[in-house]
Amino acid sequence: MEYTVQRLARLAGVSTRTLRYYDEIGLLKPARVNSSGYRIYSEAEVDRLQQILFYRELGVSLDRIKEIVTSPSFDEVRALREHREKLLEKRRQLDLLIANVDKTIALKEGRIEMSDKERFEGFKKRMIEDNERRYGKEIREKYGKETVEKSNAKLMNMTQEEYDRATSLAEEIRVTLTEAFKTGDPAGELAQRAADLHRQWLSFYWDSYTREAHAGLAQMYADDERFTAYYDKDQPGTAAFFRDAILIYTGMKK
Amino acid sequence: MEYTVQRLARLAGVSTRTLRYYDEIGLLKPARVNSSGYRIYSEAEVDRLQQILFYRELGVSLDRIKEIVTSPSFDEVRALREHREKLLEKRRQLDLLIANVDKTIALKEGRIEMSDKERFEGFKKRMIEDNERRYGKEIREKYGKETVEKSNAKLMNMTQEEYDRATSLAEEIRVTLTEAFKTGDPAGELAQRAADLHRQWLSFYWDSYTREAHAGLAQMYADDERFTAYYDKDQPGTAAFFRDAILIYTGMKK
DNA sequence: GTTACACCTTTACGCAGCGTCAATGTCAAC
DNA sequence: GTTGACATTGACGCTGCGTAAAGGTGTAAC
Repeated sequence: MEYTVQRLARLAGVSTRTLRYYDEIGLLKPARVNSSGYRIYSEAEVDRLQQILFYRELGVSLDRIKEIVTSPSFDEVRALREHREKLLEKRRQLDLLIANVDKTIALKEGRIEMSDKERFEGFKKRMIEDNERRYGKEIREKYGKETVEKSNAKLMNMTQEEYDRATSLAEEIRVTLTEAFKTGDPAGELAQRAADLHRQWLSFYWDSYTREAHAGLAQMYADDERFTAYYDKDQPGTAAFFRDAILIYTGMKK
Repeated sequence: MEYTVQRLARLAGVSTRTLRYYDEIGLLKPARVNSSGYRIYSEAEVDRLQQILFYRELGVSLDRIKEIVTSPSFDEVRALREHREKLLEKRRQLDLLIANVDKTIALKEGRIEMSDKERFEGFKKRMIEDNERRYGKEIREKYGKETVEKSNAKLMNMTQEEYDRATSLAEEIRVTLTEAFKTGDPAGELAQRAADLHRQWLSFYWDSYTREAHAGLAQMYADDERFTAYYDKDQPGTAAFFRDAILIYTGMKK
Protein backbone atom coordinates (compact mmCIF):
# COMPACT_ATOMS: atom_id res chain seq x y z
CA MET A 1 0.00 0.00 0.00
CA GLU A 2 1.31 3.40 -0.95
CA TYR A 3 0.19 6.77 0.25
CA THR A 4 0.35 10.33 -0.99
CA VAL A 5 0.78 13.07 1.57
CA GLN A 6 -2.89 13.65 2.01
CA ARG A 7 -3.78 10.03 2.37
CA LEU A 8 -1.13 9.46 4.97
CA ALA A 9 -2.13 12.67 6.70
CA ARG A 10 -5.75 11.58 6.94
CA LEU A 11 -4.73 8.13 8.05
CA ALA A 12 -2.64 9.49 10.87
CA GLY A 13 -4.75 12.50 11.72
CA VAL A 14 -2.18 15.14 11.02
CA SER A 15 -1.99 17.90 8.45
CA THR A 16 -0.14 17.66 5.17
CA ARG A 17 1.90 20.62 6.27
CA THR A 18 3.10 18.57 9.20
CA LEU A 19 4.24 15.77 6.92
CA ARG A 20 6.05 18.18 4.65
CA TYR A 21 7.66 19.74 7.68
CA TYR A 22 8.77 16.36 8.98
CA ASP A 23 10.26 15.68 5.57
CA GLU A 24 11.97 19.05 5.64
CA ILE A 25 13.62 18.44 8.98
CA GLY A 26 14.49 14.88 8.05
CA LEU A 27 12.24 13.31 10.64
CA LEU A 28 10.12 11.34 8.21
CA LYS A 29 11.18 11.12 4.61
CA PRO A 30 8.88 9.53 2.01
CA ALA A 31 9.81 6.09 0.67
CA ARG A 32 10.28 7.66 -2.73
CA VAL A 33 9.37 10.64 -4.83
CA ASN A 34 7.61 10.05 -8.13
CA SER A 35 8.43 11.69 -11.43
CA SER A 36 6.21 14.67 -10.70
CA GLY A 37 7.79 15.29 -7.35
CA TYR A 38 4.96 13.79 -5.32
CA ARG A 39 5.91 12.26 -2.02
CA ILE A 40 5.07 8.57 -1.85
CA TYR A 41 4.99 6.86 1.54
CA SER A 42 4.62 3.18 2.27
CA GLU A 43 3.96 0.92 5.26
CA ALA A 44 7.30 1.47 6.91
CA GLU A 45 6.63 5.21 7.01
CA VAL A 46 3.19 4.65 8.48
CA ASP A 47 4.72 2.73 11.35
CA ARG A 48 7.39 5.28 11.87
CA LEU A 49 4.87 8.08 11.85
CA GLN A 50 2.85 6.27 14.49
CA GLN A 51 5.94 6.07 16.64
CA ILE A 52 6.69 9.73 16.08
CA LEU A 53 3.17 10.75 17.00
CA PHE A 54 3.34 8.62 20.11
CA TYR A 55 6.35 10.52 21.42
CA ARG A 56 4.92 13.79 20.26
CA GLU A 57 1.89 13.17 22.44
CA LEU A 58 4.23 12.78 25.36
CA GLY A 59 5.47 16.27 24.67
CA VAL A 60 8.89 15.22 23.46
CA SER A 61 10.55 17.67 21.08
CA LEU A 62 10.86 16.70 17.44
CA ASP A 63 14.61 16.87 17.73
CA ARG A 64 14.58 14.34 20.52
CA ILE A 65 12.08 12.17 18.71
CA LYS A 66 14.40 12.15 15.76
CA GLU A 67 17.20 10.80 17.91
CA ILE A 68 14.94 8.19 19.37
CA VAL A 69 13.46 6.85 16.16
CA THR A 70 16.56 7.06 14.00
CA SER A 71 19.04 5.21 16.16
CA PRO A 72 17.64 1.86 17.21
CA SER A 73 20.21 1.57 19.96
CA PHE A 74 19.05 4.80 21.54
CA ASP A 75 18.31 4.57 25.22
CA GLU A 76 14.63 5.37 25.14
CA VAL A 77 14.10 4.93 28.82
CA ARG A 78 16.84 7.34 29.70
CA ALA A 79 15.47 9.88 27.24
CA LEU A 80 12.02 9.49 28.72
CA ARG A 81 13.39 9.84 32.22
CA GLU A 82 15.11 13.08 31.34
CA HIS A 83 11.99 14.26 29.64
CA ARG A 84 10.06 13.43 32.76
CA GLU A 85 12.41 15.56 34.82
CA LYS A 86 11.81 18.49 32.53
CA LEU A 87 8.08 18.04 32.82
CA LEU A 88 8.31 17.94 36.60
CA GLU A 89 10.35 21.11 36.63
CA LYS A 90 7.77 22.76 34.45
CA ARG A 91 5.06 21.72 36.82
CA ARG A 92 6.91 23.13 39.80
CA GLN A 93 7.20 26.43 37.98
CA LEU A 94 3.53 26.32 37.16
CA ASP A 95 2.59 25.62 40.76
CA LEU A 96 4.61 28.59 41.87
CA LEU A 97 2.96 30.80 39.31
CA ILE A 98 -0.49 29.66 40.32
CA ALA A 99 0.22 30.26 43.99
CA ASN A 100 1.45 33.75 43.20
CA VAL A 101 -1.53 34.52 41.04
CA ASP A 102 -3.83 33.33 43.79
CA LYS A 103 -2.13 35.53 46.32
CA THR A 104 -2.28 38.50 44.03
CA ILE A 105 -5.96 38.02 43.39
CA ALA A 106 -6.67 37.70 47.09
CA LEU A 107 -4.68 40.82 47.81
CA LYS A 108 -6.33 42.86 45.08
CA GLU A 109 -9.71 41.79 46.30
CA GLY A 110 -8.73 42.67 49.80
CA ARG A 111 -9.94 39.27 50.86
CA ILE A 112 -6.85 38.55 52.89
CA GLU A 113 -5.64 40.86 55.53
CA MET A 114 -2.08 39.86 55.89
CA SER A 115 -0.93 39.48 59.43
CA ASP A 116 2.11 41.45 60.41
CA LYS A 117 4.10 38.28 60.36
CA GLU A 118 3.00 37.29 56.88
CA ARG A 119 3.60 40.77 55.63
CA PHE A 120 7.02 40.62 57.13
CA GLU A 121 7.78 37.24 55.58
CA GLY A 122 6.54 38.40 52.21
CA PHE A 123 8.59 41.53 52.55
CA LYS A 124 11.77 39.67 53.30
CA LYS A 125 11.18 37.41 50.34
CA ARG A 126 10.56 40.33 48.07
CA MET A 127 13.69 42.03 49.28
CA ILE A 128 15.70 38.99 48.36
CA GLU A 129 13.99 38.66 45.01
CA ASP A 130 14.48 42.31 44.35
CA ASN A 131 18.12 42.14 45.26
CA GLU A 132 18.47 39.10 43.09
CA ARG A 133 16.92 40.83 40.13
CA ARG A 134 19.02 43.93 40.53
CA TYR A 135 22.41 42.73 41.58
CA GLY A 136 22.25 38.95 41.73
CA LYS A 137 24.38 37.98 38.79
CA GLU A 138 26.96 40.66 39.39
CA ILE A 139 27.41 40.04 43.07
CA ARG A 140 27.54 36.34 42.57
CA GLU A 141 30.42 36.87 40.17
CA LYS A 142 32.24 39.13 42.59
CA TYR A 143 31.66 37.32 45.86
CA GLY A 144 30.88 33.82 44.76
CA LYS A 145 27.65 31.98 44.80
CA GLU A 146 27.95 30.66 48.30
CA THR A 147 28.34 34.00 50.01
CA VAL A 148 25.18 35.26 48.39
CA GLU A 149 23.15 32.17 49.16
CA LYS A 150 24.26 32.29 52.77
CA SER A 151 23.37 35.93 53.02
CA ASN A 152 19.91 35.29 51.63
CA ALA A 153 19.46 32.33 53.91
CA LYS A 154 20.48 34.42 56.88
CA LEU A 155 18.00 37.09 55.94
CA MET A 156 15.22 34.55 55.67
CA ASN A 157 16.06 33.25 59.10
CA MET A 158 16.04 36.60 60.76
CA THR A 159 13.33 37.22 63.28
CA GLN A 160 11.32 40.37 63.00
CA GLU A 161 13.17 41.83 65.97
CA GLU A 162 16.51 41.22 64.35
CA TYR A 163 15.18 42.65 61.18
CA ASP A 164 13.88 45.74 62.90
CA ARG A 165 17.21 46.15 64.63
CA ALA A 166 19.02 45.93 61.30
CA THR A 167 16.67 48.41 59.76
CA SER A 168 17.06 50.94 62.54
CA LEU A 169 20.81 50.42 62.35
CA ALA A 170 20.64 51.39 58.69
CA GLU A 171 18.81 54.54 59.64
CA GLU A 172 21.35 55.30 62.35
CA ILE A 173 24.10 54.89 59.79
CA ARG A 174 22.43 57.30 57.44
CA VAL A 175 22.03 59.97 60.13
CA THR A 176 25.54 59.56 61.49
CA LEU A 177 27.00 59.60 58.01
CA THR A 178 25.17 62.78 57.11
CA GLU A 179 26.63 64.51 60.15
CA ALA A 180 30.07 63.04 59.58
CA PHE A 181 30.11 64.28 56.01
CA LYS A 182 29.74 67.82 57.28
CA THR A 183 32.98 67.48 59.28
CA GLY A 184 34.75 66.55 56.04
CA ASP A 185 37.04 64.14 57.91
CA PRO A 186 36.64 60.44 57.04
CA ALA A 187 39.06 59.56 59.83
CA GLY A 188 37.11 61.58 62.37
CA GLU A 189 35.11 60.21 65.24
CA LEU A 190 31.68 60.52 63.59
CA ALA A 191 32.79 58.94 60.32
CA GLN A 192 34.44 56.08 62.17
CA ARG A 193 31.32 55.56 64.23
CA ALA A 194 29.33 55.32 61.00
CA ALA A 195 31.80 52.75 59.71
CA ASP A 196 31.44 50.75 62.92
CA LEU A 197 27.66 50.86 62.72
CA HIS A 198 27.96 49.64 59.18
CA ARG A 199 30.03 46.68 60.37
CA GLN A 200 27.30 45.83 62.87
CA TRP A 201 24.68 46.18 60.18
CA LEU A 202 26.64 43.95 57.87
CA SER A 203 26.92 41.20 60.43
CA PHE A 204 23.16 40.82 60.19
CA TYR A 205 23.55 39.71 56.63
CA TRP A 206 26.97 38.24 56.46
CA ASP A 207 27.89 34.94 57.92
CA SER A 208 31.41 35.92 58.76
CA TYR A 209 32.92 39.36 58.84
CA THR A 210 36.35 40.16 57.45
CA ARG A 211 37.88 43.57 57.09
CA GLU A 212 38.84 42.79 53.50
CA ALA A 213 35.28 42.03 52.47
CA HIS A 214 34.05 45.12 54.28
CA ALA A 215 36.57 47.26 52.42
CA GLY A 216 35.64 45.59 49.15
CA LEU A 217 32.00 46.40 49.70
CA ALA A 218 32.85 50.01 50.45
CA GLN A 219 34.73 50.25 47.19
CA MET A 220 31.76 48.82 45.40
CA TYR A 221 29.45 51.35 47.01
CA ALA A 222 31.50 54.15 45.57
CA ASP A 223 31.94 52.57 42.15
CA ASP A 224 28.40 51.56 41.52
CA GLU A 225 26.02 54.33 40.70
CA ARG A 226 23.09 52.39 41.97
CA PHE A 227 24.60 52.60 45.43
CA THR A 228 25.93 56.11 45.11
CA ALA A 229 22.50 57.25 44.01
CA TYR A 230 21.26 56.15 47.42
CA TYR A 231 24.02 57.70 49.52
CA ASP A 232 24.50 60.84 47.47
CA LYS A 233 20.82 61.61 47.29
CA ASP A 234 20.96 64.46 49.80
CA GLN A 235 24.63 65.25 49.88
CA PRO A 236 26.62 64.47 46.73
CA GLY A 237 29.98 63.03 47.67
CA THR A 238 28.72 61.07 50.64
CA ALA A 239 29.29 57.71 49.02
CA ALA A 240 32.94 58.46 48.35
CA PHE A 241 33.31 59.88 51.83
CA PHE A 242 31.78 56.75 53.33
CA ARG A 243 34.10 54.56 51.32
CA ASP A 244 37.10 56.45 52.64
CA ALA A 245 35.82 56.18 56.18
CA ILE A 246 35.42 52.42 55.85
CA LEU A 247 38.80 51.99 54.19
CA ILE A 248 40.35 53.77 57.15
CA TYR A 249 38.20 51.82 59.62
CA THR A 250 39.29 48.52 58.11
CA GLY A 251 42.89 49.64 58.02
CA MET A 252 43.10 49.57 54.24
CA LYS A 253 43.99 53.24 54.11
CA LYS A 254 45.69 55.60 56.47
CA MET B 1 16.25 61.20 37.34
CA GLU B 2 16.48 60.19 33.71
CA TYR B 3 17.63 56.93 32.29
CA THR B 4 19.04 55.70 29.02
CA VAL B 5 18.08 52.22 27.90
CA GLN B 6 21.00 50.57 29.54
CA ARG B 7 20.61 52.33 32.85
CA LEU B 8 16.96 51.44 33.05
CA ALA B 9 17.74 47.93 31.92
CA ARG B 10 20.30 47.47 34.69
CA LEU B 11 18.01 49.03 37.24
CA ALA B 12 15.21 46.65 36.41
CA GLY B 13 17.30 43.63 35.59
CA VAL B 14 16.21 43.20 32.01
CA SER B 15 18.09 43.46 28.73
CA THR B 16 18.19 46.54 26.55
CA ARG B 17 16.75 44.42 23.80
CA THR B 18 13.72 43.83 25.97
CA LEU B 19 13.21 47.56 26.47
CA ARG B 20 13.50 48.25 22.79
CA TYR B 21 11.08 45.44 22.12
CA TYR B 22 8.61 46.85 24.62
CA ASP B 23 8.94 50.19 22.87
CA GLU B 24 8.36 48.52 19.52
CA ILE B 25 5.15 46.82 20.59
CA GLY B 26 3.98 49.93 22.39
CA LEU B 27 4.11 48.39 25.84
CA LEU B 28 6.58 50.86 27.31
CA LYS B 29 7.50 53.95 25.38
CA PRO B 30 10.30 56.24 26.60
CA ALA B 31 9.33 59.59 28.09
CA ARG B 32 11.09 61.27 25.22
CA VAL B 33 13.68 60.77 22.53
CA ASN B 34 16.66 63.09 22.42
CA SER B 35 18.09 64.77 19.34
CA SER B 36 20.28 61.78 18.55
CA GLY B 37 17.44 59.33 18.76
CA TYR B 38 18.37 58.03 22.20
CA ARG B 39 15.51 56.75 24.30
CA ILE B 40 15.15 58.67 27.54
CA TYR B 41 13.05 57.21 30.35
CA SER B 42 12.02 58.85 33.60
CA GLU B 43 10.45 57.84 36.91
CA ALA B 44 7.00 57.16 35.53
CA GLU B 45 8.48 54.61 33.13
CA VAL B 46 10.39 52.94 35.95
CA ASP B 47 7.17 52.40 37.83
CA ARG B 48 5.38 51.17 34.81
CA LEU B 49 8.18 48.78 34.01
CA GLN B 50 8.02 47.37 37.53
CA GLN B 51 4.33 46.75 37.02
CA ILE B 52 4.96 45.10 33.69
CA LEU B 53 7.63 42.84 35.12
CA PHE B 54 5.36 41.92 37.97
CA TYR B 55 2.71 40.59 35.61
CA ARG B 56 5.33 39.03 33.41
CA GLU B 57 6.52 36.99 36.35
CA LEU B 58 3.02 35.69 36.74
CA GLY B 59 3.26 34.37 33.22
CA VAL B 60 0.80 36.83 31.72
CA SER B 61 1.34 37.47 28.01
CA LEU B 62 2.66 40.86 26.98
CA ASP B 63 -0.51 41.51 25.05
CA ARG B 64 -2.56 41.02 28.16
CA ILE B 65 -0.16 43.05 30.25
CA LYS B 66 -0.57 45.85 27.78
CA GLU B 67 -4.31 45.83 28.30
CA ILE B 68 -3.88 45.79 32.04
CA VAL B 69 -1.39 48.61 32.38
CA THR B 70 -2.74 50.86 29.65
CA SER B 71 -6.34 51.10 30.71
CA PRO B 72 -6.62 52.05 34.38
CA SER B 73 -10.22 50.89 34.51
CA PHE B 74 -9.25 47.42 33.38
CA ASP B 75 -10.58 44.65 35.55
CA GLU B 76 -7.32 43.24 36.81
CA VAL B 77 -8.86 40.67 39.04
CA ARG B 78 -10.94 39.23 36.25
CA ALA B 79 -7.90 39.10 33.99
CA LEU B 80 -5.93 37.36 36.70
CA ARG B 81 -8.73 34.92 37.26
CA GLU B 82 -8.85 34.01 33.61
CA HIS B 83 -5.11 33.71 33.58
CA ARG B 84 -5.35 31.39 36.55
CA GLU B 85 -7.76 29.18 34.66
CA LYS B 86 -5.33 28.90 31.80
CA LEU B 87 -2.54 27.97 34.17
CA LEU B 88 -4.69 25.30 35.78
CA GLU B 89 -5.56 23.86 32.41
CA LYS B 90 -1.89 23.76 31.55
CA ARG B 91 -1.15 21.93 34.75
CA ARG B 92 -3.82 19.37 34.05
CA GLN B 93 -2.24 18.74 30.66
CA LEU B 94 1.14 18.44 32.29
CA ASP B 95 -0.13 15.96 34.86
CA LEU B 96 -1.57 13.84 32.10
CA LEU B 97 1.67 13.93 30.19
CA ILE B 98 3.69 12.99 33.24
CA ALA B 99 1.38 10.08 34.04
CA ASN B 100 1.70 8.82 30.49
CA VAL B 101 5.45 9.17 30.49
CA ASP B 102 5.60 7.26 33.76
CA LYS B 103 3.50 4.48 32.37
CA THR B 104 5.59 4.28 29.25
CA ILE B 105 8.81 4.12 31.22
CA ALA B 106 7.43 1.40 33.44
CA LEU B 107 6.27 -0.59 30.44
CA LYS B 108 9.56 -0.25 28.58
CA GLU B 109 11.45 -1.32 31.63
CA GLY B 110 9.12 -4.24 32.04
CA ARG B 111 8.65 -3.19 35.62
CA ILE B 112 4.93 -3.54 35.48
CA GLU B 113 3.37 -6.76 34.38
CA MET B 114 -0.04 -5.68 33.33
CA SER B 115 -2.76 -7.97 34.42
CA ASP B 116 -4.98 -9.37 31.70
CA LYS B 117 -7.69 -7.04 32.78
CA GLU B 118 -5.49 -3.97 32.63
CA ARG B 119 -4.13 -5.01 29.30
CA PHE B 120 -7.63 -5.44 28.05
CA GLU B 121 -8.72 -2.05 29.36
CA GLY B 122 -5.69 -0.41 27.82
CA PHE B 123 -6.36 -2.17 24.57
CA LYS B 124 -9.93 -1.01 24.40
CA LYS B 125 -8.85 2.52 25.08
CA ARG B 126 -6.22 2.39 22.43
CA MET B 127 -8.69 1.04 19.96
CA ILE B 128 -10.96 3.97 20.59
CA GLU B 129 -8.10 6.42 20.39
CA ASP B 130 -6.86 4.81 17.24
CA ASN B 131 -10.28 4.86 15.68
CA GLU B 132 -10.63 8.46 16.72
CA ARG B 133 -7.37 9.42 15.11
CA ARG B 134 -8.10 7.59 11.90
CA TYR B 135 -11.73 8.09 11.25
CA GLY B 136 -13.05 10.22 14.05
CA LYS B 137 -13.70 13.47 12.27
CA GLU B 138 -15.03 11.84 9.17
CA ILE B 139 -17.37 9.45 10.90
CA ARG B 140 -18.59 12.18 13.20
CA GLU B 141 -19.53 14.20 10.16
CA LYS B 142 -21.37 11.31 8.57
CA TYR B 143 -23.11 9.81 11.56
CA GLY B 144 -23.24 12.63 13.99
CA LYS B 145 -21.31 13.14 17.15
CA GLU B 146 -23.73 11.31 19.39
CA THR B 147 -23.63 8.03 17.52
CA VAL B 148 -19.87 7.92 17.77
CA GLU B 149 -19.76 8.85 21.43
CA LYS B 150 -22.32 6.21 22.22
CA SER B 151 -20.39 3.64 20.27
CA ASN B 152 -17.23 4.46 22.14
CA ALA B 153 -19.04 4.42 25.43
CA LYS B 154 -20.51 1.05 24.61
CA LEU B 155 -17.09 -0.32 23.76
CA MET B 156 -15.68 0.92 27.03
CA ASN B 157 -18.48 -0.80 28.89
CA MET B 158 -18.04 -4.13 27.21
CA THR B 159 -16.87 -6.97 29.37
CA GLN B 160 -13.97 -9.01 28.18
CA GLU B 161 -16.33 -11.83 27.30
CA GLU B 162 -18.42 -9.60 25.14
CA TYR B 163 -15.32 -8.24 23.58
CA ASP B 164 -13.99 -11.71 22.83
CA ARG B 165 -17.31 -12.66 21.37
CA ALA B 166 -17.25 -9.62 19.09
CA THR B 167 -13.72 -10.40 18.02
CA SER B 168 -14.47 -14.00 17.17
CA LEU B 169 -17.56 -12.84 15.32
CA ALA B 170 -15.33 -10.65 13.20
CA GLU B 171 -13.17 -13.65 12.39
CA GLU B 172 -16.22 -15.71 11.55
CA ILE B 173 -17.36 -12.99 9.19
CA ARG B 174 -14.02 -12.97 7.46
CA VAL B 175 -14.03 -16.72 6.90
CA THR B 176 -17.63 -16.86 5.78
CA LEU B 177 -17.15 -13.94 3.48
CA THR B 178 -14.10 -15.51 1.87
CA GLU B 179 -16.09 -18.64 1.08
CA ALA B 180 -19.11 -16.66 -0.07
CA PHE B 181 -16.98 -14.65 -2.47
CA LYS B 182 -16.03 -17.86 -4.23
CA THR B 183 -19.71 -18.59 -5.02
CA GLY B 184 -19.90 -15.17 -6.70
CA ASP B 185 -23.51 -14.74 -5.52
CA PRO B 186 -24.10 -11.89 -3.01
CA ALA B 187 -27.69 -13.07 -2.61
CA GLY B 188 -26.63 -16.64 -1.89
CA GLU B 189 -26.86 -18.39 1.44
CA LEU B 190 -23.23 -17.96 2.48
CA ALA B 191 -23.12 -14.27 1.62
CA GLN B 192 -26.35 -13.62 3.50
CA ARG B 193 -25.00 -15.48 6.49
CA ALA B 194 -21.96 -13.23 6.44
CA ALA B 195 -24.25 -10.20 6.30
CA ASP B 196 -26.22 -11.51 9.27
CA LEU B 197 -23.05 -12.14 11.25
CA HIS B 198 -22.07 -8.60 10.47
CA ARG B 199 -25.34 -7.35 11.88
CA GLN B 200 -24.65 -9.26 15.09
CA TRP B 201 -21.15 -7.87 15.22
CA LEU B 202 -22.43 -4.37 14.70
CA SER B 203 -24.87 -4.64 17.58
CA PHE B 204 -21.89 -4.92 19.90
CA TYR B 205 -20.92 -1.41 18.95
CA TRP B 206 -24.12 0.25 18.02
CA ASP B 207 -26.74 1.22 20.44
CA SER B 208 -29.60 0.64 18.08
CA TYR B 209 -29.60 -1.22 14.82
CA THR B 210 -31.39 0.00 11.72
CA ARG B 211 -31.21 -1.47 8.27
CA GLU B 212 -30.55 1.94 6.81
CA ALA B 213 -27.50 2.54 8.94
CA HIS B 214 -26.24 -0.94 8.18
CA ALA B 215 -26.61 -0.35 4.46
CA GLY B 216 -24.91 3.01 4.82
CA LEU B 217 -21.96 1.44 6.55
CA ALA B 218 -21.69 -1.18 3.82
CA GLN B 219 -21.57 1.56 1.23
CA MET B 220 -18.85 3.25 3.20
CA TYR B 221 -16.87 0.04 3.37
CA ALA B 222 -16.81 -0.16 -0.39
CA ASP B 223 -16.09 3.53 -0.92
CA ASP B 224 -13.32 3.95 1.56
CA GLU B 225 -10.06 2.40 0.64
CA ARG B 226 -9.01 2.11 4.21
CA PHE B 227 -11.80 -0.41 4.63
CA THR B 228 -11.43 -2.03 1.24
CA ALA B 229 -7.74 -2.54 1.92
CA TYR B 230 -8.78 -4.75 4.82
CA TYR B 231 -11.43 -6.77 3.02
CA ASP B 232 -9.68 -7.01 -0.35
CA LYS B 233 -6.38 -8.05 1.11
CA ASP B 234 -6.67 -11.70 0.05
CA GLN B 235 -9.35 -11.53 -2.60
CA PRO B 236 -9.71 -8.26 -4.47
CA GLY B 237 -13.35 -7.43 -4.98
CA THR B 238 -14.48 -8.80 -1.64
CA ALA B 239 -15.39 -5.40 -0.25
CA ALA B 240 -17.73 -4.63 -3.13
CA PHE B 241 -19.16 -8.11 -2.91
CA PHE B 242 -19.77 -7.68 0.81
CA ARG B 243 -21.47 -4.35 0.22
CA ASP B 244 -23.82 -5.96 -2.29
CA ALA B 245 -24.57 -8.77 0.10
CA ILE B 246 -25.44 -6.33 2.87
CA LEU B 247 -27.52 -4.15 0.56
CA ILE B 248 -29.53 -7.24 -0.35
CA TYR B 249 -29.69 -8.37 3.29
CA THR B 250 -31.04 -5.01 4.38
CA GLY B 251 -33.48 -4.93 1.49
CA MET B 252 -31.88 -1.92 -0.14
CA LYS B 253 -31.20 -3.86 -3.31
CA LYS B 254 -32.85 -6.79 -4.95
C1' DG C 1 42.41 67.46 17.98
C1' DT C 2 42.00 62.97 17.77
C1' DT C 3 41.78 58.66 19.57
C1' DA C 4 39.70 55.29 22.27
C1' DC C 5 35.89 53.21 24.17
C1' DA C 6 31.50 52.68 25.98
C1' DC C 7 26.97 53.33 24.57
C1' DC C 8 23.36 54.39 21.36
C1' DT C 9 20.62 53.47 17.00
C1' DT C 10 18.04 50.50 13.30
C1' DT C 11 17.74 46.20 10.68
C1' DA C 12 17.14 41.60 10.58
C1' DC C 13 17.77 36.57 11.25
C1' DG C 14 16.83 32.70 14.51
C1' DC C 15 14.20 29.62 17.99
C1' DA C 16 9.55 25.50 17.60
C1' DG C 17 6.19 23.66 15.08
C1' DC C 18 3.61 24.15 12.25
C1' DG C 19 -0.99 27.33 10.03
C1' DT C 20 -1.97 29.68 6.19
C1' DC C 21 -1.84 31.93 1.84
C1' DA C 22 0.05 32.18 -2.95
C1' DA C 23 1.48 30.70 -7.35
C1' DT C 24 1.83 26.90 -10.14
C1' DG C 25 1.99 21.88 -11.83
C1' DT C 26 -0.53 17.06 -12.27
C1' DC C 27 -4.07 13.60 -12.56
C1' DA C 28 -8.45 11.51 -13.28
C1' DA C 29 -12.96 12.29 -14.70
C1' DC C 30 -16.70 14.31 -17.32
C1' DG D 1 -10.97 20.66 -23.05
C1' DT D 2 -12.17 21.93 -18.84
C1' DT D 3 -13.14 21.29 -14.24
C1' DG D 4 -11.85 20.02 -9.52
C1' DA D 5 -9.13 17.66 -6.37
C1' DC D 6 -4.62 17.14 -5.12
C1' DA D 7 0.37 17.91 -5.51
C1' DT D 8 4.55 21.00 -5.34
C1' DT D 9 7.81 24.86 -3.44
C1' DG D 10 8.23 29.32 -1.18
C1' DA D 11 7.47 32.41 2.21
C1' DC D 12 5.36 35.00 6.05
C1' DG D 13 3.35 34.79 10.84
C1' DC D 14 3.08 33.67 15.78
C1' DT D 15 6.00 34.73 21.08
C1' DG D 16 9.52 37.12 23.33
C1' DC D 17 13.17 38.22 22.97
C1' DG D 18 18.95 36.73 21.95
C1' DT D 19 22.32 37.91 19.04
C1' DA D 20 24.98 39.81 15.49
C1' DA D 21 25.96 43.54 12.05
C1' DA D 22 26.74 48.14 10.53
C1' DG D 23 27.08 52.53 11.82
C1' DG D 24 26.29 57.11 14.66
C1' DT D 25 27.22 59.64 19.75
C1' DG D 26 29.16 61.10 24.13
C1' DT D 27 32.92 61.89 26.80
C1' DA D 28 37.26 61.26 28.89
C1' DA D 29 42.13 60.91 28.10
C1' DC D 30 46.15 61.77 25.53
